[in-house]
Amino acid sequence: MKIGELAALTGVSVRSLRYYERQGLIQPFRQDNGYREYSPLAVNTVETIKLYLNLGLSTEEIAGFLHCVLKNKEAFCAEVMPLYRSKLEEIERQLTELNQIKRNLQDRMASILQEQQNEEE
Amino acid sequence: MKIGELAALTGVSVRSLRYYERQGLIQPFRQDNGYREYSPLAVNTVETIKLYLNLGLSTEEIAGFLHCVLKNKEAFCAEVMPLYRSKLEEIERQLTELNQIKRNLQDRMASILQEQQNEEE
DNA sequence: CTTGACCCTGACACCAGTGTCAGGGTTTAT
DNA sequence: ATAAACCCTGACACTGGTGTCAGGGTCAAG
Repeated sequence: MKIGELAALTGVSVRSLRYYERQGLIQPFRQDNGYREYSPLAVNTVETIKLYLNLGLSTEEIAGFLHCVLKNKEAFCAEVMPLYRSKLEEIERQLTELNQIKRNLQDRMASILQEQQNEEE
Repeated sequence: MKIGELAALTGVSVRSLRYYERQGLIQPFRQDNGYREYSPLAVNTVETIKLYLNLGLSTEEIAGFLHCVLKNKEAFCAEVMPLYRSKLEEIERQLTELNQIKRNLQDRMASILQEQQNEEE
């Protein structure tokens, strides 16, 4: 199938499909006229890419193990667990940071409301 | 004082001080030779900017109320509360998203470990 | 044969604050 | 007077996936 069809089937823009190719995530054949020709399996590949992108992995990280998980179960791919672990740590860090900011914001808002009430009295 | 001194006193790079100026956050005088001349109060201004940047506000947002909070208590500046509210909502959204990713990651990791244990048996 | 719908590549824009370099002036201390 | 340490402006890079435009081929239906 051509790139437009794949885009329609997966909900991924043509632009992004070409980007994934440049990042080494998917390698369509080329027709004589230069058009990309995708196998029907490409739908699955793209869905898999979407899944990992939604997990917060970068295309570069995904490129490191995609060929493996497309052929085997995830548990079989040694590259995956360390990546998940470090990504989880990163998320934890971000959560900690966001929670600090949140608490800080809430404290400041509470102070302001407090002062405004004092003002009204 | 000159820009290098202010940078040393506040821990903010010279580059960033010039950026803050361009964003309208601070307006030093200029000496005849073109050098920026900062009042001693600029230290306080920069510390205040740092505080709001750490709350996740952008320089553009800070520019909207900085002149007010430098003269008055925060509670007096009407611009602040709405900004805090929307920033808090944004943080909540990010927290929700990160927590979803975190849960998703943990589930996948658990599945992998499970399968690997089954394998060993 | 023409029109419209596709396809191709390459390139700029975005977010936002910071680093860094180029190219050039000023000041200060030796 | 010379060198070191500052200062100035302007500009590019970075992050990373996506939108979008320019400029140009291809193909299918009328």
